[in-house]
Amino acid sequence: MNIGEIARRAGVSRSTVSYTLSGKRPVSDATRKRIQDVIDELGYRPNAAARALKEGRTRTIGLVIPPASRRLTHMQLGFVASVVEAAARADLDVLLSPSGGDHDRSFERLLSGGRVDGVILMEIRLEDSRVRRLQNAKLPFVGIGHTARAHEMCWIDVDYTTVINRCVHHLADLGHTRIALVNRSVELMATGYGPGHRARDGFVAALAQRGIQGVDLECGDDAAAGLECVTRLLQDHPDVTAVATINEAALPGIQRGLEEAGLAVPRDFSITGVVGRTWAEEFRPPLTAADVPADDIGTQAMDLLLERMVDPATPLRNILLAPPVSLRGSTGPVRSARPDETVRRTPS
Amino acid sequence: MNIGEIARRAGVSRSTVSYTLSGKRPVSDATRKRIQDVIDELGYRPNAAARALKEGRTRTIGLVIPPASRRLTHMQLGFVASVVEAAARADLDVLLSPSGGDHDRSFERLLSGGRVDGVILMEIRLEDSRVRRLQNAKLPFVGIGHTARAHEMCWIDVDYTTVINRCVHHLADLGHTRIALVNRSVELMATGYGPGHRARDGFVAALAQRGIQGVDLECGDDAAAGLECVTRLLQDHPDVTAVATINEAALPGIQRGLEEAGLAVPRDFSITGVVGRTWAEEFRPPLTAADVPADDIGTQAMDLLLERMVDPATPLRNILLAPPVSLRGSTGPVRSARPDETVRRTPS
DNA sequence: GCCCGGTGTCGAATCGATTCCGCGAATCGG
DNA sequence: CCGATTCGCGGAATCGATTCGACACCGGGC
Repeated sequence: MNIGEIARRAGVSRSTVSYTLSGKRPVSDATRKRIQDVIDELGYRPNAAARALKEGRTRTIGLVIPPASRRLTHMQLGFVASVVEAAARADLDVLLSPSGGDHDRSFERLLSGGRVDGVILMEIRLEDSRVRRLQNAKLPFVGIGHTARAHEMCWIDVDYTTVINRCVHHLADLGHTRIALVNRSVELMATGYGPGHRARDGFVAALAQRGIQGVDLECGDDAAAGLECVTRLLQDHPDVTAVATINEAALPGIQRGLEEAGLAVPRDFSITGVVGRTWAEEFRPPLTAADVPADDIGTQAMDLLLERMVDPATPLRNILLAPPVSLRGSTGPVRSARPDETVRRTPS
Repeated sequence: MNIGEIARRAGVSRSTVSYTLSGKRPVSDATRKRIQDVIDELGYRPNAAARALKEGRTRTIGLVIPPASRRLTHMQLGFVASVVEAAARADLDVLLSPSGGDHDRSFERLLSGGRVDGVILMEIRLEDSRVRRLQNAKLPFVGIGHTARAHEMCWIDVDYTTVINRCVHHLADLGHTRIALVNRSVELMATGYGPGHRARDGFVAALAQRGIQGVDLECGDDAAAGLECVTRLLQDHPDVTAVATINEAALPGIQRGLEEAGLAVPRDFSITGVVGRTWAEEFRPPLTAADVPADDIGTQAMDLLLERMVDPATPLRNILLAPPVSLRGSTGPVRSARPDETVRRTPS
């Protein structure tokens, strides 16, 4: 069933059918109605490929997500969900591409052959060759995250430096003088994962500003790793009384590790960090944290992309969000001595 | 840059370029090399829309996921990830469509206009009009989940009836005689969500088989709801000593609720159910549960779909998985009396 | 009565790739 | 040495929709 079939049944030419659909030329009411009736009756929809071929655009965007092997964090899931929703509102389809490296087949397919009109890129590294590939392909794209050269692309990102800095200051205000940063996984850090490195920068800066000491830890993105990480921390650095983290996935493990060590939050130990908004509330006790508005970010990324798709010459905008630390129940004043501190110190 | 450009630069006709690419006709080594060099130099890729138009297929599949508003469970996330990965292996793109109801714009766009060659449908209800729509559209499709009429479509699903049945038997074997089922949300149940209803059937059947009593609860899909649900349960039914659940997302809340009530797992209370494989291990104590191999399911769904895409006349296969209950640490023998049982009974 | 502008419709070119048909040249057997 | 076969390649039609130029028709103004 194609436009010719509709035209034949309505007794008009194909162009007239096309014009009734697009409204780009006037069509008399009588003809329009006749055509519309046939269309409704047969449930005709113009073929997407033919339209894309002629118009030179596909009404589809690409969403590049972390590879399937790596489990998405809640925050990333929030990005995906809101991007998809925002795209649907703009009547755009979303093509998914799980891509880690650069010479990824899936990523190449996305760029080549004009499959998409624009791309949203997630999990960007400080040096990310995909950015160059997208620039060369002359495809409008927007990053959720950004590379080391901020102005080379259009993006929206969380200001991890500032936010972790604030977390540390908050902890320091409460009297904590030994603070750990639970960062993302070794692998992610090794590939130059932006948020991880920026969080570390903010952490180091805040420590210096307050003249206190800290421990900088890398931790896998799951509960088991969090448990192992915090257990090691308590053993190696028994004087640490608080952690800040950007590793959502490790949080349940961190909590469990503290529990197993007999430490109550926030009485004996404080936790804070940066997590997706809904997550902070689910925590017990509710997490004092910088709440990342994942839904907003996805929606805004889509808005930025739409802007560039309409006019690729739009100046490259950058949006940096530094959500304030929302005070909840997971941080408290430091205790001068932990209940069983002497016991713990013995083995070390 | 199109195939004509390549042909001109290589000094051959467009058809010869096409044949070198597809290999459907012999091309002399000299010509092939000349053409290949030009292609490599310019980085040419055939236009997807033009190819789709001519070939009549798009090399793209649609993946219908729950609407963005509803957060995906870990299991569903596993499905999505593995489907995307499997599709990438088969050199297929994945178009995402968040669709709850039937007259969803996003879903309609997927079906109409030949945008996809096949569809994988998630979160299927017992009566699901999307199935009819797909059948009418003559699109190959596979469900992860199935409707009330098992043979009307091709699907792969977890046998929730059997699995929850086994869970209850396992608990009964341990001496539990008052067991609760923590099901999915009221809304989901109201719309006829398959797994929820089938789990309930298995639960009711097992209770009858063992001559014991149970409580059937609906619970929202998040930790807060789980907490609220288990708190209510302990209050209203203080004699319940174990729960079985299909509600992954509520598990952290359930656990927290038990903790707050001073009940240790598995000493005072047993938990079991059906969850994604990786989840069971992350639990503390590790969850005795029927482990759903989410990755396998996604991959197998993709295999089923590929089968139907190659030959739509393939008989409709159904795959029902009933993973055995893996014994871990969250279930144990019932205690004749809970430590503080008399205390708890007083207020009721 | 003729011309002119506007309205509504149609025919045909176009987008980029695939593929059938057929032509010329090289190859082989008799 | 000639005719038949094979091989390599080019020409042209095709997929389904959009859109430009053109044309017929109609009413109004001169």
